[in-house]
Amino acid sequence: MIQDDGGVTVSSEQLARRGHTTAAQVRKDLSHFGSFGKRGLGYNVDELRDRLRIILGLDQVWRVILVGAGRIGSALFEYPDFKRRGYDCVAIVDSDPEKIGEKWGERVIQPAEELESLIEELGATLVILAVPASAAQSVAERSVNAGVRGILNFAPVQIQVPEAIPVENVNLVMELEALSFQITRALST
Amino acid sequence: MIQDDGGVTVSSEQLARRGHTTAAQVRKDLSHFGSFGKRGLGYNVDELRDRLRIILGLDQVWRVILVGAGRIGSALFEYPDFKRRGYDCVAIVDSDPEKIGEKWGERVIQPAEELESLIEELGATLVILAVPASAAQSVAERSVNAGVRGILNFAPVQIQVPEAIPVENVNLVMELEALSFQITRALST
DNA sequence: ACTTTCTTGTGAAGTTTTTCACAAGCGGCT
DNA sequence: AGCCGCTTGTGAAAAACTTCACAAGAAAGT
Repeated sequence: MIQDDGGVTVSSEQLARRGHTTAAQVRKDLSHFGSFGKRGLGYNVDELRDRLRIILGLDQVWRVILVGAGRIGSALFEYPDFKRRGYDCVAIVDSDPEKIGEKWGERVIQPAEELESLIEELGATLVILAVPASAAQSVAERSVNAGVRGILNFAPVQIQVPEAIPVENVNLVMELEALSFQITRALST
Repeated sequence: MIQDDGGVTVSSEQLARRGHTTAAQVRKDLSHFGSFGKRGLGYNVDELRDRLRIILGLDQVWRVILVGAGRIGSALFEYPDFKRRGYDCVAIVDSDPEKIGEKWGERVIQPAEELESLIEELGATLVILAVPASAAQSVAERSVNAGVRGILNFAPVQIQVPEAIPVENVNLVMELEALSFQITRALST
């Protein structure tokens, strides 16, 4: 676990326990991106971290636009890990005239009509949709047309975008429903 | 799509398009819980909804305790769909003495030490962890010991609980990393 | 140098999930 | 009634994923 060169290592077994999976699984996954473990020793933690950063595309800053300055938007914006992990919120937009002009930290909330021009001018790659379900599809389409590459969707609706644009959905109610389903199933078996 | 008895139906094909999956998949999934479609016609929407409610265990109210009255907790608490979909937040607890006693709607924030007794007294089945990563494991263990059946975890850490207790993780940064991974991979292929 | 103890990387085997494909059933039309 | 256009439910085939198992390499002790 401690190499004589001072490097700390970790085995697939240890990673598996932490990640709630199996050692074989960890090795298969990692080997898919090259072989950087040492037999009899494990993986050098520093090297592993660096490699994963590159594999995950975290060796760059992602410019993000937050659409929707409600409670969810605010919770995200204040989330300390957000900036630290390489995500830079380059703009906030909202459709509520009351909110436009309001300052969140360094950022001023901008009108929703500016979405496309902001994406283009600021070179934003990701959009966070923290808007009501009714607005989500249209904002998604506008964002994709303006050149966004991925969408994090908090609206409780399935949005339709081209195959090539990845969408991650975060939906509180669906997560709760997944729990209630699992609990209910466990009871009836 | 419209039956002569007034019932509206939907085909596996239509469901698939909306749900971003395939018709065969929809039929397999549904047939797993019995066969309630009509050949040549599809699924009766009302019946489908009722069946799904039962399958998902939504034909009851789930009593939920919110642990952590920070920004995420507040965003969840105010989420309109929360109560409407059958989740009743029966208590809010926090460890910050400043917050204890504060009122959110009808609920008064209670001290974290009360967690176990609240779970037992109120018969809570689910716990939402909206606490810092450092506190998550301990709160999870206490909740499970007090009889909670499932956990929705917003803390950016993998919590360890008995196999029988389902855990759903919601982690903003991981969702963003999933996006950045997909975008990065798409570029290198 | 040899042995022991670890641990990786990976084919092969095993398992699960997804897709295919089609008989069988339903409703409407003639 | 008979035919036609649809759509389900489901075995069987295919694909994807996971686990097994082990040769080969690495360090540490003797």
